[in-house]
Amino acid sequence: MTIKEIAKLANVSLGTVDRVIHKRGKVSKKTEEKILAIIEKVNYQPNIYARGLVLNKSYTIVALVPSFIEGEYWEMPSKGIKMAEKNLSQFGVNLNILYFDQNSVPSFNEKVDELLKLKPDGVILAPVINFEAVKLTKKLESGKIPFSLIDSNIPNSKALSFIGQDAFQSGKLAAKLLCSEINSQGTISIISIKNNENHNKTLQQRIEGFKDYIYNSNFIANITLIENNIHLGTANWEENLMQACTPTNNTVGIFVPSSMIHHVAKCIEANFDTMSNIKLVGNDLIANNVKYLKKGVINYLIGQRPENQGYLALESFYKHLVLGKSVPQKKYLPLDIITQENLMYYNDDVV
Amino acid sequence: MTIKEIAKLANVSLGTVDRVIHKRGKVSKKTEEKILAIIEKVNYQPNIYARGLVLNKSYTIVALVPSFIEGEYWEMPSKGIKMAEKNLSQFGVNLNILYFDQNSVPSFNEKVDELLKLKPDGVILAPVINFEAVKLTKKLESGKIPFSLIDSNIPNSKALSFIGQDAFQSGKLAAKLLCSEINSQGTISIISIKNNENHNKTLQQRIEGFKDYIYNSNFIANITLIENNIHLGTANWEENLMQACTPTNNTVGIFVPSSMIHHVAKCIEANFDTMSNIKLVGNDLIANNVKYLKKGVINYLIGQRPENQGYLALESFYKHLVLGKSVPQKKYLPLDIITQENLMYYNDDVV
DNA sequence: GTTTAGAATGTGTACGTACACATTTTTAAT
DNA sequence: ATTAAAAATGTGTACGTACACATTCTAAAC
Repeated sequence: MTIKEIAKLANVSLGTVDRVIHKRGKVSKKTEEKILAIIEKVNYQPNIYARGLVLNKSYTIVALVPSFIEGEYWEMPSKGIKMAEKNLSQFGVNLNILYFDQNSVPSFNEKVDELLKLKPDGVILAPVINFEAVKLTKKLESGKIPFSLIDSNIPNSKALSFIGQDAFQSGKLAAKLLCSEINSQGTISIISIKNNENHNKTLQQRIEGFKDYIYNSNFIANITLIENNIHLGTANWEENLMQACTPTNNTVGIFVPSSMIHHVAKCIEANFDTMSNIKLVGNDLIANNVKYLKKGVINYLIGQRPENQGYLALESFYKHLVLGKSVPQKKYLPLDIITQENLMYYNDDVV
Repeated sequence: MTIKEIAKLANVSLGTVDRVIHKRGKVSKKTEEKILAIIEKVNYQPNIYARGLVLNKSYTIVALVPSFIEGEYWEMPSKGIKMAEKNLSQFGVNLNILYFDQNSVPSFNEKVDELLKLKPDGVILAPVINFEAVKLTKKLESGKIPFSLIDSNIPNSKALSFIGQDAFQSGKLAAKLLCSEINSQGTISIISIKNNENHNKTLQQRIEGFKDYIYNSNFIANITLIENNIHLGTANWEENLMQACTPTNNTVGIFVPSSMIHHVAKCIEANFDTMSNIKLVGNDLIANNVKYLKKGVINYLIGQRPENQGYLALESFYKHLVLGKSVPQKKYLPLDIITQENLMYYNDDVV
């Protein structure tokens, strides 16, 4: 059923039907009612191909995410965003990715300027440098540019959507898995390894969740918790890490709330004769972590589908701008538990 | 980038480019190569709106899957297929779902007749009744009707795609989780619970994977394996099940390779004072299983994303028929490990 | 050097919609 | 009744592709 046929049925021209459909006015009440009745009756559905062809709008989406070197965590959200672009570019969604240095506020602001110059129809933002990110969201809001957040949220922001994970729950899950492996007794070391100076809410929440699980367990009396902080790149960080890994008393498990557990695994592997019974639980399926998971040095990794996060972020703009559909304001992706046994089917899992 | 622009770049007409793109021949080798090079270079993507408009085809896809009552496993693939239709109907993908009774070959064949009468452009098939399913695939092949398989595969069939899980690996994973929970010692009971008489390859493969893991472990000496079969609906099946659950010797763990572990959980719960330390690992996030996972009676469930399977099956036809893209011949979905701690984020996870 | 078949290439139209622009009809003021 | 303004309605073109049909070129046969 086409506009043409409706026009014929109503004894009017295409243009009149068109005006009614788009509520452009300039139609007498009588004809409007007649046409609406026919549209209703024949259940007219516009042909989305024809509509898409003639509208042929294209949208510029700019993604602002941390730069990375191969194999680092932030490669994965980028990968997902790019994959989404591959599928959605045919619908007029055009992507620009801008990378900033997590450790440099000037770098971030430089990219913000670039971003604004591009006059985007939508922005995907990883608010890693929280304070500056908030400033950007204010600017976007006042410029009526919609934005989606990935990885971590900015509460009370007017984001089109937030796509990430429940970090607190992720920590609880890590604790559960580690406790199961160590038979719920002994000393557990939480080692926070970071490569930048930003306040990292995600790490903090994972640690809180981890502690929460243990403090509310019925075997809390059998567990001792130790916490360590390592800053990659600082003087002696490797020695400090080695120290943190070395079994004190009765260390049986280590939890690293960032994607950096491979550094711990490397330590353990180097001293495998004395440390082989220490269980490791960490986050994120980056290549280095996967390597040690396969070797059995790391026991569990928790995945948060970062590629999927990126994919969904761009897709949210497609749904919003192209299809005119509503998108969920908040989306927590599943916390995947990865072991040697199910690792192989999590690798090409973007969509 | 349009055909017109490519034609201009190559100094030829639209028609010539068109012939190259559609491999209609009647183009000299030299120009063909030139055009292909340009297409490659500019990464030409056809405008799907224009294409859709001119082709204006609609496709009938028929899905043939087992019937179910609410909360049963087969509800989930159906849900996924329907969700995909919602998204894809606007592109001309029309869906017909036919439900057959898993326990009735005549019911299946009746639906096959119905299916063929619909003259589908594609078929989604759950080959639960293996022998009959194979016959159908032969018919479809000779009628040049493409088909996709979900849930379990028919090796050597000419399916457009198979979407399912690696059942053997799923069994291995189950064994790993159960052994971790029971500290790698004691008696494990494998209880096969079925509601039909079909030879179920998936169950068999899961059991084989389960055994494989244990037989190749270094703690095999500490484990005893017992196997039981329960047919729902037969006389005394409940008594038999109770018997199978009752701890003999030193039963510390139970594995159910089907989605029916909630029946076991019900038994355990009813005798929780004496059986609370028996660990349970099963498959599939159906409502009844989830209930006992939340209560802590079931320790781990392994998910295989059945909604996703259904979604991808219909999407594979969209990609094949509408977009003309190639689709992966085989797709194993991840084996999700579900516990109390990460359950909440696996529920709305269709796409 | 013509002729001619066949290969190679070019041209024109349709698909259904959106929107600018052109034309006709109605209404109100004189 | 005439005219101008406003309201209502009609017309034409573009979007990018697929495919039928028309035209031009090439090489072989005489």
